[in-house]
Amino acid sequence: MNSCSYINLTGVILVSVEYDDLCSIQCIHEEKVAATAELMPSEDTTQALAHIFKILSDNSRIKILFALMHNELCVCDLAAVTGSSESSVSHHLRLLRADKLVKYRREGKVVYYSLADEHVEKIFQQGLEHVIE
Amino acid sequence: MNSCSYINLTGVILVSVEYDDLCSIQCIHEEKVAATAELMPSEDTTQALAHIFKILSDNSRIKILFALMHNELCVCDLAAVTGSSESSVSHHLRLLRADKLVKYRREGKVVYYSLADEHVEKIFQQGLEHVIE
DNA sequence: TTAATATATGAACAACTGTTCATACATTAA
DNA sequence: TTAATGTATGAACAGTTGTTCATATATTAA
Repeated sequence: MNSCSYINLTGVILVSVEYDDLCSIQCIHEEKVAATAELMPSEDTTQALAHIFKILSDNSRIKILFALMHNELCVCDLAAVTGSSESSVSHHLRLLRADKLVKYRREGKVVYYSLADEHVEKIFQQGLEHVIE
Repeated sequence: MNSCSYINLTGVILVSVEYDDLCSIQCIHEEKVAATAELMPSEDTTQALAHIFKILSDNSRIKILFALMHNELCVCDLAAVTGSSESSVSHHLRLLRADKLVKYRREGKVVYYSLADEHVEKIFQQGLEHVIE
């Protein structure tokens, strides 16, 4: 029994598999795999990236963010523009707030939302470039 | 009974709600909502964007794409680098292929995958800038 | 042909997600 | 205070998704 593991720059073990036959069964290109493993970002980084894309992966949230590119809008306005219920919009805004994609200010009973920064617009731009092909 | 709808540039009805009281109950800022609705992208566009971000919203697929930034790798290599099963990697690659995020070439029994273009790297760059804050 | 191996794929299942509904909270006006 | 209204949130439910396992396909070697 031999074991074969690849460790990246952060010390996180990316792969740890035991082979019966000197690490050489199967089609693995050992040198390329080892070199690639060294260049991989940490697990935390890939998870953070996956998380932010998950937040952006819903049609209702995409619409909310597009709407906020031009105007500061309240929950009621966002529901009207996006064609969702106010409850649904509010739930989505909670996620967007948690990831600091939007900011808000309260004025009496009304809460106005706006984009936190220009990151969303840049990410959308890149996403659209791929979609358009 | 009055009805109040907003139509955007593509002709898609974004909102179509009936009010009992001349469109003026609730907190909606009519002018801002109408102006915003005009500037909204089409439903097809928002759905396409949501779809591409959904593809990028999984940690295993993020790892696969990062691995392919440096080297052309086969399914077996990708399984080793990402710490997933070959079956799981193959399922993910199918999705990535369907959206033209990766391309591949067969050499005998081995199929080598690589990034289709530089879009993924640019999107990741923007995503990371938000994550880093 | 048969055997071996790399990859692909369908089914099944657990885990997750978005919406709705009901309800709670917050603010203002009466 | 009470009523009205804008927003937030918990529970529930249907729909979706990622993984595993079994199996199929494709290519090469014998």
